[in-house]
Amino acid sequence: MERPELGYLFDRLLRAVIAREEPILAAAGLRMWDHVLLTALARQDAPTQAQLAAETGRDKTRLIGNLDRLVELGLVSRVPDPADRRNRVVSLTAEGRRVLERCQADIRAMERELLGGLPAGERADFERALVALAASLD
Amino acid sequence: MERPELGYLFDRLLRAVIAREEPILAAAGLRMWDHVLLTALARQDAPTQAQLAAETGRDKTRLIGNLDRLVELGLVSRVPDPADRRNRVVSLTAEGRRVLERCQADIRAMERELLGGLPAGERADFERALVALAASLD
DNA sequence: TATTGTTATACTCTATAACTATA
DNA sequence: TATAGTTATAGAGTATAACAATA
Repeated sequence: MERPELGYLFDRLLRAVIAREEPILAAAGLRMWDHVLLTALARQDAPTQAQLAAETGRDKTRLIGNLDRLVELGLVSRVPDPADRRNRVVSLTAEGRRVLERCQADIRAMERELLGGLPAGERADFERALVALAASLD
Repeated sequence: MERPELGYLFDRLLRAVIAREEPILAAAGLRMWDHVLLTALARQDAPTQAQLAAETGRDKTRLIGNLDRLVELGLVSRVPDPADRRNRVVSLTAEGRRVLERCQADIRAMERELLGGLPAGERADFERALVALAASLD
């Protein structure tokens, strides 16, 4: 019994996640890329925009508009590095962290429901395998 | 211990699959959408282009250029339905089926290697969970 | 009139290259 | 000169609406 190709399966699952996640983010005034950036910045400040772009896989030129908006919303600060004023240090504001954490809580709930399609016993195994597989790509 | 979000994990895995699959398809002169269409047509002929578009998630207007090219390559036939000449029946040619099956064999090999990152015992469970989860979305 | 396939248009996202400011 | 950030331009992919043929 042949299963569908991985590309088909991952594509369907990713689309399902995105479809459920976008309304959550929209309720906070965010789009997907905003969420990616906030999540990366929650781990640590970005010493340069180029590094933030590399970390998140965002094009460095498209990053700019996102940051403009996030700064406008008061979720992110972008200040020149005194040591080298070509660089701009990007970091979360307290409000940015609050908004992110609220979104993350809603996303966790959404994910629990999505994975509810799996028998309870298999869910933890599946999640572990998913993380291991993603880690094996590096 | 928190795991990354599902969106992040599925995105990484899908990109990894695409990166490994595109060279395989390119070697056969195909792009990703061509492969999606050939795969759908391998299951059964499409009685109308609109139905093929709906099945594959392709926009019906963008489908046209793909079919033009696949017909040009001799992989697909597109003939008016005598019963209702508004419709065009789309089906695989023998050559189309040959090309598809060669790609599928290479893709299976690529997938085995990709999933090799998982301990052997967990792989079958992971694949089953993946299929079950995708099926639960309908 | 309604539907299939097609074409044309505009909109979004992305990639490339030029520009500025700092070093 | 080299690098970080920015801006401008063009390209690919997509969605929307109008059009032609058939029913």
